[in-house]
Amino acid sequence: MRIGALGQVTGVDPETIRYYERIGLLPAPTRRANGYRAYGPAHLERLAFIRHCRALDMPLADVQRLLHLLDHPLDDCQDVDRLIDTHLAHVQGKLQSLQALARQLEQLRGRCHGQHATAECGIMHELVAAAQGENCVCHGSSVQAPLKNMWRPESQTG
Amino acid sequence: MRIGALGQVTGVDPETIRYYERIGLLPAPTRRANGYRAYGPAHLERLAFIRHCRALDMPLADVQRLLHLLDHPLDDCQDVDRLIDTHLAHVQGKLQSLQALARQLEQLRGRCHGQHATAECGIMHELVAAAQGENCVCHGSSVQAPLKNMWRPESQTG
DNA sequence: TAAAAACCTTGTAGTCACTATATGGTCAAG
DNA sequence: CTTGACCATATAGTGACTACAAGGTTTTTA
Repeated sequence: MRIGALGQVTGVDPETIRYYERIGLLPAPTRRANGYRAYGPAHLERLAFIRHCRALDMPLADVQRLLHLLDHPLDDCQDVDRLIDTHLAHVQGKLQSLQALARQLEQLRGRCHGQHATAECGIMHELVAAAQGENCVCHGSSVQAPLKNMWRPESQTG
Repeated sequence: MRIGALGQVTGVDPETIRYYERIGLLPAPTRRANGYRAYGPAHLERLAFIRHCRALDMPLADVQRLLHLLDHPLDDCQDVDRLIDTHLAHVQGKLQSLQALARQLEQLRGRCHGQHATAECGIMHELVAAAQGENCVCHGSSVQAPLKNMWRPESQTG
């Protein structure tokens, strides 16, 4: 099958398939007389595997490692477990921070109702407050340094 | 103050500050005789504002728009509201899909306990199942196309 | 006073996983 | 014979940095 068909079957853009080949994730297939790539079932299987891992948001480096383990099925599967554990921890961490972020944005959004000039907008005031080093609805205090007299010519930092 | 001090106060890497200047997010400061950048309070304020928006995971393009609104405080703040709303919706969408992803990975992880060869690993079997077009613990069926006879020489696609 | 460390400058390339564009060859249908 | 869909390559762009190279300056230390 040609690259377009493979792309349709797997749901992977042909450009992306070529990209996978370029970075060594998918083995280069044989070519026809006209130079077109000719894929077989092995390629389809491998690409579907890659696509599934990507759907699970695994980085391509991890996918590469899993493919290697697939090619060497006698190795200990602890490597697989560790990889999935690490990835899961990563995803969970991201989830936590995203939840906190959503809460912050919701609070921020609640600062403004109706229409008025930007100068009176609660959201803007809130965002600017952070630049002043005050406590904001979002973060405790993002700028802790004393903003006293760091404007002197040079080098007397205290 | 010099770029290092500004970076320390705001918690932004000097390389990043120069990057912000390059892309027009932070105005270019005056230079000293030796060519060093000399920042004033206005720069600090602006950079802290940027940093705060970035902490809220806003894209720099959005930050740019907010900065423009800051510079034109008489504009209607509806633009601010819309921007925050859009961003919040984006974050909430990402949150949803990340939650689904975490669930999927947890299920996948549960497929393997103890150590054995990769060939017997439940995780690997699960991942490979997707490549076979079967229903997996993660997705309904990621490959729906009939995998019958698409291996014929060429172009008779049915 | 000299050397070393820390800082600054510019420019360029690398990251990740694509995505888009340019330019041209191949093939089937009308 | 032309239109359109498909394929090929190479290159550059995305976002938001990060790292490096190769040099100049300032501060600290011995």
